[in-house]
Amino acid sequence: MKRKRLESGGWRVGSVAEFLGLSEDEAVFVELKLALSSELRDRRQEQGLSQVELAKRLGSSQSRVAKMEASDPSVSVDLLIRGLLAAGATKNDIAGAIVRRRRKRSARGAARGNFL
Amino acid sequence: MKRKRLESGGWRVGSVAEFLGLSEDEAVFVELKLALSSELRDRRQEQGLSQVELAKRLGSSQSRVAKMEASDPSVSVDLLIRGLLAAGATKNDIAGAIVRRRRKRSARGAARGNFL
DNA sequence: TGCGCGTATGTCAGATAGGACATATCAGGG
DNA sequence: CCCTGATATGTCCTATCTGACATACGCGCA
Repeated sequence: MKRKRLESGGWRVGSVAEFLGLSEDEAVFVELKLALSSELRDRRQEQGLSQVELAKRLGSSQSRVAKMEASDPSVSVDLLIRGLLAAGATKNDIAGAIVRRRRKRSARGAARGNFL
Repeated sequence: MKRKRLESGGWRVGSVAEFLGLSEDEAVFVELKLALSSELRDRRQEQGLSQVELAKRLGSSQSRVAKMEASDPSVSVDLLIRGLLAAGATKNDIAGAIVRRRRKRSARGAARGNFL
């Protein structure tokens, strides 16, 4: 497959985190934040909420919600979790988001009603 | 049971969070932190690590590790998660700790090797 | 009693996160 | 073309977090 070909060509293939030279733990930590971010976006959109509305529930601002969903470095896991709870997620939902293997967004997925 | 008797006596019975008058989301959030804290302590002890040793791995100090395990308000979820990763936990372990229903420490549990 | 080890607690200066605001981009109407 | 609503991006100032340090506590041991 593609990975093999690239590696035999002298490339190291891996996650963004690896590329940036992060330790294993740091890599997992970043993955985790990414998972929470995208779960937040999905949930918010499923609820038909705008960033402004979610921000209000959270007692925060639209720009911060945007940063949360973009996994901006200035956003903590704490805030992401509070955001998820404000978006109606339960502890189980959060745990699920952490564990769930993320895959590229498929046309099928989009058609299934995600993405608005 | 005891709960019934207390309630009929005019007491409202519930979690510490409820007692403090926190919102539902805030309550879930502190539960979550408590879950991570105690998972951290358990893991560290299972690994036979002292707080000092874990602190070194984390690039932190013994006092902060103590606060993490005590779920001190000055400790963020971010730090707890980094601590767990440093203590060898995986994403699955973390998700598990979040979901797991916590129960009082039983004599059986202690005898099974926890608590050193 | 004194000592060593592990843990708990309080404090504080420096680092980081977060709310607020301004501004930019983009998609639909009209 | 100009609105309007939704989202993105950058900056500022303050609030919170964090590592470090000092100190206290508890316990086993000699």
